[in-house]
Amino acid sequence: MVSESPKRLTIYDLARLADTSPSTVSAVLNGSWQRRRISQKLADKILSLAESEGYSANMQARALRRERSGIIGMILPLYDNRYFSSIAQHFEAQARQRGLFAIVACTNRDPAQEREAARMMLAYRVECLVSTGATDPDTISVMCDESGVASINLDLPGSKAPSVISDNREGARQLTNAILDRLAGQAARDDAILFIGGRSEDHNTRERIAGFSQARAERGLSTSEADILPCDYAADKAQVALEAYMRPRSTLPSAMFVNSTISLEGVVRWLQRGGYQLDDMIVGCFDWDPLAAAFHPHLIMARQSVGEMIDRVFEVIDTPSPDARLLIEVQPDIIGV
Amino acid sequence: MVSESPKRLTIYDLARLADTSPSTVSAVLNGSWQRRRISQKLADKILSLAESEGYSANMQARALRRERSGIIGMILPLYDNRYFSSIAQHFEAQARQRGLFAIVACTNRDPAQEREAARMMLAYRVECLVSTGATDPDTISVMCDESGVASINLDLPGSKAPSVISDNREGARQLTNAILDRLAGQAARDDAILFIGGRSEDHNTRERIAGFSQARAERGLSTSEADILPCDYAADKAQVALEAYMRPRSTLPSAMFVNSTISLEGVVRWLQRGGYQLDDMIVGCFDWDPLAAAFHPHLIMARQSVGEMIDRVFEVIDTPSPDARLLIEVQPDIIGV
DNA sequence: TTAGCATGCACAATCGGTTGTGCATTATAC
DNA sequence: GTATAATGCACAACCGATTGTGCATGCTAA
Repeated sequence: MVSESPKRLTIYDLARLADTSPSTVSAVLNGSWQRRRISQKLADKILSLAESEGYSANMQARALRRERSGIIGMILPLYDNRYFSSIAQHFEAQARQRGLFAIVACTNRDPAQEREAARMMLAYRVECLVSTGATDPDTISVMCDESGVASINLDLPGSKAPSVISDNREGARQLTNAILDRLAGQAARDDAILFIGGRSEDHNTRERIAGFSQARAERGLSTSEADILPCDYAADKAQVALEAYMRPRSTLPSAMFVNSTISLEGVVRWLQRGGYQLDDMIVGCFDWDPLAAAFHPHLIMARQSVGEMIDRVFEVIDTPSPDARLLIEVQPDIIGV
Repeated sequence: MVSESPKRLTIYDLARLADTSPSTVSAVLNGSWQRRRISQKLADKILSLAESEGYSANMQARALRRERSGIIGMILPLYDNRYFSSIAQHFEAQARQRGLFAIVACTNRDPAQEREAARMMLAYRVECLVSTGATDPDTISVMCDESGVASINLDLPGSKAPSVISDNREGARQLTNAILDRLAGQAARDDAILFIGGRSEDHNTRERIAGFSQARAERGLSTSEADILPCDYAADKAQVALEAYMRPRSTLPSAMFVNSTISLEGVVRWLQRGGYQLDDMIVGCFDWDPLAAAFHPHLIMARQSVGEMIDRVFEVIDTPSPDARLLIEVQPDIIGV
């Protein structure tokens, strides 16, 4: 890092150039000059000088004095996925719109990395921290509380800060219904559906399983434990789990509920190896990927409403609720029916 | 934003608690205490106090005084794509490893947003700025130069700062070769290949077209201008361009060179509408997407070596080159052959 | 016994803004 | 022509760290 800065311009430099005081320059540049009764003439002079000299305020100094960093933070399991990257993108856009600077850190679904990232963000004095899909959101909330910083959970709920999540149960119910509708339209061998992917420990997976079972129950179908495979979020895990599931069986399930695009990747790989095609089954996927949709128009997908979720997050930030357990659920859209 | 901070702990508080001076506390906490001959005993006392009280240094104050923010910035066209999101993820991991805090901003391939993001990052006194896939990298470089901040171009080259990019020409040549090899193995109708996607203005697309033509020329094949459709990066654009291309024709091209996964999405959508399958052609795609790979094992893809590119970026940061026009090209991998 | 050095720490200036306060000067009121 | 108010700006303290410098005290050596 070769920062042999040719000394950046400060308000002191501008004050000298404009033959005025630093405090006046500061007031003019941060917009408080009318309140401080600086003359229009002097303000113009300072502004044009700042412009021509390429002045840029030192945000660290400003943050220090104002005790407001202007930074808002987010921790994210990973970028490399359409859902999470879309979250990051919307978050950044909304933050910018509010004059906030967004900082996002990936924490790989690792509680230690989550804490470490939160610690760094708090050290940089973020004004608010959003923990997305955190494995341990409550610890983050406590850390934020101790620093007097607001925190919000996104995607996975916590009990110590407001949470904005998808309505996983209802989404899963609708996705399952869509699968069952299509099954009913075809002469299917049976109406068993294999549920695969996700973590049995996480709230979303549990809710989705509940919605899945509920949709079946509403049609008088029971759900067997053996048909539920929450084998974690990873393509390989899904591939291995499916392999094991299929070993004693000779025919493909009629349908599958795949609990994430990453699990879908494993499922598709397994199918390819066995010479099967995705079209040999009816497949619903909880999560959305545009390339998958293009490749496979019959694939039913629950697309989480990322834009709306981020909007809700900022609403909570703007008008903080006294209720730390506030839970906001956003409906996903069912695509491909 | 409700930052009614219950006053965070400072070195002054710790000094009072430890019955010592702020400068001593500072030295102990930032590791310079041995050099300043602080006794082990006092250091231990301060450290355990800081730990138990949950002290966290104010990075704005540190940055102000040290004139080093500890922040490194990156601008990115968008997150929502496997290539760019992977870049962000590797960048962040490498930055963290060096004790730097990474800040990434999306600029939507818009020069104005690129400048604005760069301005903000410079205001936050980033120590270095990486412009990824910037439409106007040289302006960013100039802005950084004026602030005495190092800048580096990634993915698309610039002329005023070192650049790390894929070897697009060679990658395209290899990808085209792989397509031609497969064409040779089949009784293809002809050996024309449709090149679709990308921007004719951008360096990468031009290089890829050059590599494409070169591979063909090496086999004695000429390339017709009509078979090159740089219709921009967007699924819809590719779909529309393909539609127009096919209108006067009755048969699919034997093969396609698709210049990004986003263009691939448009191509696949057009094929679906026409009742075609991707397997009806031989398809090579410059870029990689794991879901696409899973869905379509015969798809040939050039996967850019993101990890290696980021490594090169940090090498340039660590040992700055006197040559602002330094161009480092990294070989992509050809997948699916 | 005292000069000389090492040890252990505190002081105060500083980074670049922000903001409460105060003081001239001019304008208005009576 | 004087009292009062408005105008226009400068001063200085402060945010929380970092760091050059200096001063006691204790120890060693002559």
